[in-house]
Amino acid sequence: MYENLLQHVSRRINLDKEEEKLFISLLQHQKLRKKQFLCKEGEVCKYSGYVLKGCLRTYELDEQGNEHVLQFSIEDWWVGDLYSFFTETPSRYYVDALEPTELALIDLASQELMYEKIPKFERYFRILIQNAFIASQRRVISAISKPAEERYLEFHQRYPTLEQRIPQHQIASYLGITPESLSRIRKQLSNRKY
Amino acid sequence: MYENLLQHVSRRINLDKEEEKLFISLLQHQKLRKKQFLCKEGEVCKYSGYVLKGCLRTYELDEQGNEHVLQFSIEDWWVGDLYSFFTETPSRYYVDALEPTELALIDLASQELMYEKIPKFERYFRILIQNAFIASQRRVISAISKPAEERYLEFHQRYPTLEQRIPQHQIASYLGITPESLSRIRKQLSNRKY
DNA sequence: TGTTTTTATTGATCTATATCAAGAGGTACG
DNA sequence: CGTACCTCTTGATATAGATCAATAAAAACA
Repeated sequence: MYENLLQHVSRRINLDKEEEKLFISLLQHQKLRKKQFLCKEGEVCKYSGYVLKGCLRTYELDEQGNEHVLQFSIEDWWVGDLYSFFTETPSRYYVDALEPTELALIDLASQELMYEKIPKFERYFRILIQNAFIASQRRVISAISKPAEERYLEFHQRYPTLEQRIPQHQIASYLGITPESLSRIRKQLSNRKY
Repeated sequence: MYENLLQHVSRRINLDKEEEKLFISLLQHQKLRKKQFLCKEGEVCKYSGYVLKGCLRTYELDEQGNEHVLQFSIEDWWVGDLYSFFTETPSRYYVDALEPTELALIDLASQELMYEKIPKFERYFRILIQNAFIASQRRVISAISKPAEERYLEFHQRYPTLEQRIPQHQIASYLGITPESLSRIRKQLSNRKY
C-alpha cells in the first residue's frame, strides 16, 4: 500500500526495516471523493498528506470570492498547508480533491516523533522543502516578470501530464490569468503552429 | 564576530561548545563593497552566506536586459542560490551588495560535513527553508492575484525597515512593476491619507 | 435519456499598468 | 567644485489582459 512512499523516502535517506515500520505505523489512510476537502480556511491543517492516487489543489479565496490556485498535487507529492500544520494556527488556504484521491496522512505529533526517533527524517523533509522552495522562487520570477503566454508555455512544458488532467480554468487560476485569456492564448498558439 | 549567527542557530537547535567551534571553523568571512557580486549568472554559487552586516539583492536578468529582483537579504538572513549551491550547476541569478556588506560564508563541502557531524543541523536549515518556502508561496499568491497597490502595501507593512534602506526602483522590481508605477501608487496613497 | 452543471469559446469593451519622453533634485566622485 | 549618474517624478499614449455577456459543447447526474 505504501510502496511508493517508502521508495520516495528511500531515494533520499536510508531507513532500516524497523524505521520503516515505525513510519508506516504513524500513517493514516484517507480517501477523498472529488470536491471533498483535506482542509479549509480558518481551520488548523491537522495533517500533511502524501498523495497515493489522485490530484488535489491548494487555493486561496479572496474577498471577492475568487479562487487563486497555489498548487496542484498529484501522485508522490506531499500536500498541506505547512504553516498551519507546524504552527497549529488556522489556515488561509483550502485544499480539495480534483479527482477521487487517496492519501497517506501524518499528524504533527507523529511527524515530531519521527524527527525525534529518526533524525535523518529531518533530512528527508529538508530536501523536499528545499526543492519546493526553489520551484516556488522560479514561479515568483515568472509571475512578476513574464507575460501570460510565456507563463503558460512554461507550465505546459514543465507539467505536461498535469495539463491533461486538470480543467483549463484551474490552470488559468494557477497562472494568474482569467479562463478567457488562457483560452485566447491557446488559440493564438495553435494558429501560430501551422 | 559570529555572535548573531550563533544566536540565530541556538534559537532553533542546541549546540554545545565543541559543535559551535566546528561550525565557526568552517566559516569564511567576506566583505563586499556596494555593487560587488557574491555570485553571477552562469557561475556555480559556491557559498551560502549569512549576512552579518549590510544588504544584498538576488535578481534575474531577462533577455531584454531587465533586472527582476527575487529577494533582498539583510542582517541575519541567509543568501545565495540554493539550487546552484546544492547541485553545483550554473546559477540563473545574480547576487550583489546594495550596501557595504559583511558575510559569513560556508561552502558545500563544509555544509555537508556539518550535516554529517551534527545531524541536527539538518533541522536548523529545514526550519529556515520551510519558513522561506511559506513566505515565497504567499508572494506567489500576491503576485498572481493582487493589484500593484495592494502588493506594495503588503511589502510596506511586512518590511518597513527594508523600504527605508532600498531605492524605490529596486522595490518596484521586487513587486513586479515599473518604477514609474510605484511612484504613482505612492503618490496616490499619500494623497488619500489627508 | 433528458436535465443540470461544468467547461470552453468568442466578441465587445474597459482598465491597470507599461512604455516613452522629459526634467529635476541628490549624491558620488574625478 | 563641477560634472556625471543615479533616483524619482510627471505627463502622454499604448497595450496586455480583465470584465461582461452570450453561446455551445461536454460531462455529470438523476
